[in-house]
Amino acid sequence: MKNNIKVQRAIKNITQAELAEMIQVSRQTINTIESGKYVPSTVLALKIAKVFNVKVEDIFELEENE
Amino acid sequence: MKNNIKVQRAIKNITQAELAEMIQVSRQTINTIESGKYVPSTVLALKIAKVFNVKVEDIFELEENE
DNA sequence: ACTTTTTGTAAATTATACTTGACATTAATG
DNA sequence: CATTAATGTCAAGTATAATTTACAAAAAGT
Repeated sequence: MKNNIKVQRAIKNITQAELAEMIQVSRQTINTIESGKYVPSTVLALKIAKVFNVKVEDIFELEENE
Repeated sequence: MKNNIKVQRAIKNITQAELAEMIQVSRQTINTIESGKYVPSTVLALKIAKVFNVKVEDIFELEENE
């Protein structure tokens, strides 16, 4: 699954640490999600989308094989 | 986290087993997600939303404490 | 009433999300 | 160049998602 959290952060000028604090997770969680190391829960996806005022689909995208 | 999968299924007239097969998970996974027993991954949420031609936010909703 | 389909649930196991702490690397600033 | 901020990554542990098998209960159909 792809995501564009880095771009969304750049638009809002937010660091990984700041985003992490906003949605109450560790900075590493944001870092690993952003780098595609693992797929977040729907709760986190909804919270992240909420922070950026976009839909979940605007941030997370399924790949071909998924 | 709340969800309205049951309603979405009713609209499309799809059983839990059928939905499960469509997105390649077990029927129990659909059942437990639908009954709110656990929160699905974002991959599953995206797939479910795709089946019903709606956004993730149209199916899954954060609660107050989340 | 009987049969079949659908749904609910439980226990055990496996896979993976998430945390914490720590350190290395890179980017930005003085 | 030196310092600080930001990001990348690793390892170990905890929490929880997801699977399988199996059975019970409820709903729907004949």
